[in-house]
Amino acid sequence: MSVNYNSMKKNKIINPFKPAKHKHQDCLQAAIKAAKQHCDVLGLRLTPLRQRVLELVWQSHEPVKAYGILDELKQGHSSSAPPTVYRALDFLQEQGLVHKIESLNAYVGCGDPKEHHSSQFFICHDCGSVAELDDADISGLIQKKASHFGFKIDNEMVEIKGHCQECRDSRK
Amino acid sequence: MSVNYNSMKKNKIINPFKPAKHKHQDCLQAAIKAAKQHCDVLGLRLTPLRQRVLELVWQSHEPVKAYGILDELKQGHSSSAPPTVYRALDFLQEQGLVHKIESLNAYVGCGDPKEHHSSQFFICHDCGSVAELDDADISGLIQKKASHFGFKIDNEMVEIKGHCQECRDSRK
DNA sequence: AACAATAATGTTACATTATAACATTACATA
DNA sequence: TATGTAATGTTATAATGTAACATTATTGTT
Repeated sequence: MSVNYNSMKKNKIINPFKPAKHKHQDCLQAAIKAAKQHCDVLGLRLTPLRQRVLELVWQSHEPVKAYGILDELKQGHSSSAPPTVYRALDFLQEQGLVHKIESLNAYVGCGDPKEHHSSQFFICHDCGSVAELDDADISGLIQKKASHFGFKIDNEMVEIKGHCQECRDSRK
Repeated sequence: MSVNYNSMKKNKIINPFKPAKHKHQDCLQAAIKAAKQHCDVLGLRLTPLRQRVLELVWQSHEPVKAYGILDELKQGHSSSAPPTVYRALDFLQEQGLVHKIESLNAYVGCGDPKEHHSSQFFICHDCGSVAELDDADISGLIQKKASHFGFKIDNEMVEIKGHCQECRDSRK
């Protein structure tokens, strides 16, 4: 019996649900640090503007709207306009530092920019928080199913809505 | 060894990729017929406006934009405005006759309104066509993974972009 | 240091997608 | 036929996103 080594990919928890009370300052700092390092290594410029937008995206684990970012950005940077935000978000998305949640038209930070990975998002209807997986089983199964009808995948979007453990517990 | 009968759900192809040349009139007619029957059974009103919007969504297997529908609707129904279209789409979506592709802000017809089902959409970047599965394996795996961290799913959005068999063949 | 080329940001305008709110008309049924 | 409800009409505006061109900052080269 053979083992398919190609399929021996890891299932990762990119970003788990965090307790309502956690030291979020640490999440933010870790994200900025990772972003700086990522850009450093690749010779990319995490300009003050881009960093500020990234910080605003990371103000919580809830997806943030572009125009929400714009409102906050304006407070310290009066020349901001929609393109200011969308360009920064484009850059951050290209670098895997931010993902767009298509079903919400909103953006979340990603703590693992180093490598391209699959993403599965779980969005809690109660607290609004998002968890992100890079689950090779899910991604692999979808690819397998696609291959059955000759479909070659470029990009997978998986956005799951429901209720996280903590919110379910607190409703009892 | 036990068998989990709960998981014995069927994997369905709700809407496969169709050959570029197929008798699309048949798809359209079947969809309208199914919609009429669906509404009949439930005592819902598939008004001329709603039926017309459904027909416009079914003009092809490519997702259609709301304002595209509006433009076409106006040609035979000059009083149409955005709410005209969005209301009809809301009704059709509630009945499972139409799905929204979130990543495209566009709408596709569904040939299987009878029961609520999971949906996995496969969108070809070349021809623009969409295929829809109701795959219990994918849906089940996602639910299983979610249960590992206590997440209770309300709704799954799976939208896969890539290249369909026919388009891949014709590019060789 | 001066220059040119490129990247990033500023600025204005507008395109696209969607909804709120209230008026009117059509339909179901008592 | 009256009456309540559902559907549609109508106007206005909110929310999301992009095009196009000007200006400024940065990088790499003489």
